[in-house]
Amino acid sequence: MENVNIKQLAKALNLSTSTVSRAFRDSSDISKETKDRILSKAREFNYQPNHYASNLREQRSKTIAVIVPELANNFFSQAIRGIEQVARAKGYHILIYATDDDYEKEVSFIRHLHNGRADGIIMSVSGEANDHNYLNELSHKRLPLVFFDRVYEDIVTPRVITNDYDSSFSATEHLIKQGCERIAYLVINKNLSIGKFRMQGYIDALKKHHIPYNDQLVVDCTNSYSKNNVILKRMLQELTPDGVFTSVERLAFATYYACYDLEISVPQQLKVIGFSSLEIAPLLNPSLTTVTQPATQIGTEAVNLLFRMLEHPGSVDQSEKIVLNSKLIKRRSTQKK
Amino acid sequence: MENVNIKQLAKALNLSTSTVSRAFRDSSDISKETKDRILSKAREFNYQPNHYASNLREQRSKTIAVIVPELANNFFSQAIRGIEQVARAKGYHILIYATDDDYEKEVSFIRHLHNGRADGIIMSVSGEANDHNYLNELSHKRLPLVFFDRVYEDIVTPRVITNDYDSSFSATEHLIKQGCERIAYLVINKNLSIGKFRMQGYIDALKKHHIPYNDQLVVDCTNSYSKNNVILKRMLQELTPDGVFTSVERLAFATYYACYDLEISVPQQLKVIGFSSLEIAPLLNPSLTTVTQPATQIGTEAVNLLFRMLEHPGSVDQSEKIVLNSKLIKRRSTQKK
DNA sequence: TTGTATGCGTTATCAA
DNA sequence: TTGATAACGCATACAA
Repeated sequence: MENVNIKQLAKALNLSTSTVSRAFRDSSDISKETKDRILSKAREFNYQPNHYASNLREQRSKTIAVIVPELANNFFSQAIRGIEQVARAKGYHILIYATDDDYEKEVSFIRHLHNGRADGIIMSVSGEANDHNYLNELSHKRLPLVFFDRVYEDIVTPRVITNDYDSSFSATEHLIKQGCERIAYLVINKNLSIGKFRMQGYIDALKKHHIPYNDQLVVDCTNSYSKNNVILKRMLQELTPDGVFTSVERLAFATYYACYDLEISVPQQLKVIGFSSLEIAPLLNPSLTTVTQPATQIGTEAVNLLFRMLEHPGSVDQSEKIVLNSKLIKRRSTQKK
Repeated sequence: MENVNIKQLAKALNLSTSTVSRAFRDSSDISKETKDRILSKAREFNYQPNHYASNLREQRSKTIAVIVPELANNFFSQAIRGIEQVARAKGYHILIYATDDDYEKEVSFIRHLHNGRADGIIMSVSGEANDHNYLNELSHKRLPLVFFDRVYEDIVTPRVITNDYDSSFSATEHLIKQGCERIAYLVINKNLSIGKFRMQGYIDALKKHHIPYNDQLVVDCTNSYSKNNVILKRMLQELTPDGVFTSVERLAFATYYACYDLEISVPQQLKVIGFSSLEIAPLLNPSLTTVTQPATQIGTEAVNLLFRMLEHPGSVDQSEKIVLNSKLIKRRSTQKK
């Protein structure tokens, strides 16, 4: 029973391949009777139309590529879950690619996707600031692309983001209201759009409350756990901030570890708030005040946007932008003494 | 520059399609000169060989399907990361499917993968105990399948698992040594193999230490956060265990939440240990003692096993079993008073 | 309603 | 070393 194809099925049924083919496509003219006969035989033979042949013929793959910087990350795995749910309901398949924040990989993935493997791409970009022009090749070829969360400002394509500036502003203001005056801002990539917007919210909140901006307190971190530990410990000791605002979940964890090491008590000596999609933030010691993005919803919005582009080309403006709101959830890590 | 195909490229070069095709395949006989000419022109045209045509022709897709019960889960996202890394290095693509622990979806995914979309499947099975015979269709058609972590005992196919029985035994013994005498075991699906093995380790450890087995202390939980909260609170109040061993990460979190609600102090009144891939277990309140599986490595072993099957059919015994060791990491949640 | 014939883009076989 | 041709499995235009 190897490799049943449409020909063998047709022969077994004494029908032509076109009739058999029709049975698997919805509306085509075919009598209910023969259709049932075909489908039942197909089940018996365990026949599945070969996807590659169909795709070649139809020039579309019913497949969406999802490119993210990393997989083992609460935000991205929740977003992917959202994408997967919607895509599956529509009968689409999901290809997953992780760039590890490596620009070269990102370019390579995108280039290779030009071969028809996917009908569209949903991407959260890698951190590196570089020449993004290769992306314009996409719009040339009309391979639809949707950005989510981490985007390139200089590429015009629909995107789903959150109100990063406002959230950052609120988060910083929250720290100030809790009595902080020396607030450090931890960032991984200042140049990336979310880095910039989130930082601007921080700066403006300081200004509003007449706290002088001190660029020493803006700390560049990395993706390496051990390097961050060194950086943060030195920062905490030398700059003695009374509040820390992290632009990325991982840096909140790094701050906790550093505080453990240095025996700095949170929130008494240092208050901590961070962007985070961690579902068990209430279980941390102390429970972590978070700016939480609607990660799953960001995924579903992104994939819905992509489907609109696929189903009604031209109906979606390339500059379309969906902005969702994050939530500031106050917990113990920013509690007043 | 829409849809450049091999024909157009060939015409532009005044060559035949076969020659052009050869330039993209490694070893074929072709002069270095023309090859270079072709490749440079291809770059200029931004030509990528259409994957669907190649796949149709070559009867393989260079694609691996990964089926997991859920995506937003530390264990699975780390395993997928491992799979992705290896697959990418080999030039393979990854299709992702989430079953949400729904057996119907699992069957449907598998059936549809019979159409050539993937060369092989890596799967962690859904929780439901049912007729798994549909899987045998796979071996009929020789679509290679590798199980990881959650497996069906009655299906013969290579698998990568961890030493669940031993880990459970050690975990339970650890609780006993810390002074526990009434140890609850929390499980989501007793019938699934990991449920069974992990439970047997628990039972045997009790026996070794002459603690009577009490089946009331084996608590069936669900995938629903709110239901678990009700179940666990009742259990904690009615059965007053002094130790809890959770077979799944989520249930350790649920136990923490229940203890917060009931103001039961961990580890003083109740010690908690659980299977978990949470990287920030040290940051929990209190830090959580875990049995940690080498999730990423499980992924890489599984995909390597699959590649062996793909590259040297017959070289892998269908009953091949790779067993990796989990680590028991002691933290505050099981500390003696 | 069903069948025939053609082509989707590629690669393998064979001939030149 | 290169070119012509057929075939992979399917879906559609057109004919019956």
